[in-house]
Amino acid sequence: MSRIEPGKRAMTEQSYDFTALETKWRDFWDKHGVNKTPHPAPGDKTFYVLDMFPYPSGAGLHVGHPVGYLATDIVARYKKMAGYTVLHPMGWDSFGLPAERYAERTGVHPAVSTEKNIETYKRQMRLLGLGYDWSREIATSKPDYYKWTQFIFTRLYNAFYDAEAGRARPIDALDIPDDVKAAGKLAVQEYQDERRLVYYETAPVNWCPELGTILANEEVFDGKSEQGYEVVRVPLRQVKMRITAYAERLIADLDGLDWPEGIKESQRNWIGKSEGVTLSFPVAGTDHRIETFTTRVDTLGGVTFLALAPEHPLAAEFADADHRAEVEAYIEAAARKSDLDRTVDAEKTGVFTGAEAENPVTGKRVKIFVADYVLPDYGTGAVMGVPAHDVRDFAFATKYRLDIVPVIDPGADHPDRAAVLAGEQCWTEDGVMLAPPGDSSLYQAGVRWRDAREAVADHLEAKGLGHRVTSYNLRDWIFARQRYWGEPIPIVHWEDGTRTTLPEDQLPLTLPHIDSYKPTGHAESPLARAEDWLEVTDPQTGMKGRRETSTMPQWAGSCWYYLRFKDPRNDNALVDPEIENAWGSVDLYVGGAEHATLHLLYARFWHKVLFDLGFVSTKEPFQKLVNQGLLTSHAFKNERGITLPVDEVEERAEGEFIHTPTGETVEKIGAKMSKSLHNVVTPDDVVARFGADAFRVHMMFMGPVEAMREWETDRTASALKFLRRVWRFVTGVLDSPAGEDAKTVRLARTKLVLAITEDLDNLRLNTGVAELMKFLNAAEGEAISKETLEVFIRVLAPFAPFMAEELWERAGGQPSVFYADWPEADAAELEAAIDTVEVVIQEGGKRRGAVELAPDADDETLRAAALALLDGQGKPVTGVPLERVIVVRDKKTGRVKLVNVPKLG
RNA sequence: GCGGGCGUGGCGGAAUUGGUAGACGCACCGGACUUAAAAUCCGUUGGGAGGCGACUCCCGUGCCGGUUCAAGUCCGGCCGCCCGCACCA
Repeated sequence: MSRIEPGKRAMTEQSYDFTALETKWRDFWDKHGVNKTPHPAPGDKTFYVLDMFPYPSGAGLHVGHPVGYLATDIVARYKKMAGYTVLHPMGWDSFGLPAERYAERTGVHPAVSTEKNIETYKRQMRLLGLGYDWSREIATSKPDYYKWTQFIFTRLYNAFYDAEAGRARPIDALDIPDDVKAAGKLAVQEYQDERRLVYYETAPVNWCPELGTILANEEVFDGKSEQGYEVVRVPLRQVKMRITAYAERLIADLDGLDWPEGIKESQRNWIGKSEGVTLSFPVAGTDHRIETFTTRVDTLGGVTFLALAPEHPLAAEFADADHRAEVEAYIEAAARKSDLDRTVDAEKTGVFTGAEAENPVTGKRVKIFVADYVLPDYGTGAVMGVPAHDVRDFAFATKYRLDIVPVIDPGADHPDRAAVLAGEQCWTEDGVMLAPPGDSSLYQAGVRWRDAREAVADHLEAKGLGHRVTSYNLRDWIFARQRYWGEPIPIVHWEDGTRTTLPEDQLPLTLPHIDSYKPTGHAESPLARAEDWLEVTDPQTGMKGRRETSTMPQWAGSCWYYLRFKDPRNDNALVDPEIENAWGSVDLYVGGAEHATLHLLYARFWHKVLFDLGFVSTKEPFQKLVNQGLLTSHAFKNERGITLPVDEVEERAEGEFIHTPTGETVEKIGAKMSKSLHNVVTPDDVVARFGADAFRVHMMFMGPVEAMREWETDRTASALKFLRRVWRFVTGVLDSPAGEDAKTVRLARTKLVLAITEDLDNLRLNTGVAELMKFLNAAEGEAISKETLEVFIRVLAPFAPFMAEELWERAGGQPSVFYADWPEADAAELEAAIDTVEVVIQEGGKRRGAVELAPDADDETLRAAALALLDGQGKPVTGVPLERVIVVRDKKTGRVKLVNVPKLG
């Protein structure tokens, strides 16, 4: 007999000590490899559920991160019990700027700080009971992983898009015209480079000389860096990926995906497909022609000027002596502007070049301008100005007093008609054509503009003056970064001007050690300092070469990581084709919506290339996508709208908050968790107070996974309260189980299993928790069989895995509970057990009462019962046509639900 | 400007293809147990009116209208909020 020491609380069989219990089962799972997933065997039902893997930051996880991780964990555990072979891995998107900045300041190698951060993340994930198969862990910054990132890069580099076949093919399959061959190997290289999926191009970037680095558009404000240093747009030679070749397929294949409509729409928008016509305007007095792109070729008659982007190759070409200096100054000034300064709100500006172009249809001469509202990389970088029917052209024409010539009539009864026809107002809506200027055979006055558009396009194509094209907003992907902590780009530039990728057997090309992570001060990454690494000599020919110093962008590793998880230790292939095929696409992918047009687009692009090159068996990587909602914390706001940290505010009275330093009354608001607001909550804190199971249950019960919500740690107490009830309930029944269930319990159990299974299949985890609570409400204090108890423990298990394991073991089950089968329930059995149901009687849709009847009562009985009830309430029921009395039965079960009588009297 | 989403009690949120609005929980209030507190348990709670009473009636899902035997759900028009993308010719 054990003796309880004075002052110590008795640790009875009945107490729920979550800390000890959760420690026990964490160790058990690790020791017995419970979460390990084998390669699928033939005939296995497979399920691949994936989280967007995190960048392991120094701060560790806060409570917002696991929203998605918990949802996928619950689904993975459920699917496993339901008989699927489940892949549910985790890894690290571990290349990135924060680790490099940290290294700049401290000299600590990014690999070292990253490794430490990963340990923290793993410890926290283990704490929460996330059942990842850690034997499949990968990190994008490790050579055995980025070897294959580099491998894929070289395959993309050595491929071209065969527009006729509609797919990528190896560059060797590209036919080289004889004249190109004859011109030598550099000519051949140039010919291939124009078609490769990876290519070099000189493109304008935001270059900050003071910081010695390129900045993203988002990092440039009013032409200055965040620190106030000047930023210029300079053309730099960049590695790019030809994602635009896949624009059409990236749009088309969205249709088959089970993704949130908003994300699909974002991608469609980003790719920005539009159908139009390119046509060329001859420049008067020269041999040049200016190509323009328009979606509204019907307005060709209204062209009163042409405008070229400052970056247009011909922008400075036509300026005559009087205008040259002004044009060059304008182009120079435009180059200094950031994209931000050239946005919508900015005033339209431009300069006249002194040259004129001729309208190919009307023969009319129009002035040629250079204007920075014209984007260099959309369409042809030149627009035909139609001020009467385009708001931007209208603003420009008004400013420079150019003609405004309407060609579309708003319609006889439109109030703005006179102003539009007088050229005083811009008209962009529907209308019919005015008589065509010049060639009157083009179209008739009065035809709809859409018809005129086709007629003019036909005419231009027939005359060879233009052709229909599809244009996209999507730009090719600038793939080079001047940073250290990324995958080295495995390209060597040889002294004879040729360029090759590293042979695949020499991969990985690992990062060299360098002495300083600081920027180089010119447009090269710190890798340029590693001279031993940089300079190479071909052992066969003795030719010298220099490695590419740029590294890949952070998105590279995440473009294919979901494939590597299938076969993470394979040294001979990025993934074994059979294993790749056995798992197929990711069945459920959960992560934040911020990746809509970044990671999710890039990964789809790489996947399609890999599909074309025969590495994967599916067209798309992620079949179903769910965006988890943002979890916010709170902060306070004073009357001037300033956000204040939580630890500077006290609650004086109920709902009354005082800012301690100033004494002012402040308002409680929802706010993102951030260091500066001191409102970051870590899962460690919550688990220590309430346990991991309570954290899981509470987080899932808060609301739908997709919804945004506000975190309040104290509220976790209600989940703990529920779990304590579960504990008392189950241990109580185990002490004295009934031989048979009470009838209500038997029904409640069947309902529970049916409902929770459906909820899990549809990722409705909040109502799933509610089902567990409902069952408990129904079953407490009733006679419960051991069998029913075991059913309950099993459906509890995905949500509260630690407690479920413990209870399962105490109930005599063989651990782990996750080896047990998911319980089944028979809906028909449930129906058969129901003797009577409450039938609601309505009059005109309003509830008037209810009667107890057999679930399969016939219409006649039901109608009579309804009328009898209403008659009893003194309603005039005589003469009600029976066919207008509606009987409603449950569509699934056939059980009668309600009877509606039309409004009486 | 364009696109996507959302408006339900004091709060988080439930409500199959239209069929009992407010499941489940939080908070509040009342009660039980306790010397007391904590914990636990029981009960009440959308608003209003009536009845001693188990109850009855009216109103109610952002606003206005429509379709229907029946509307939170469908249709049309507004209002408000959130999130993307934005000189894309």
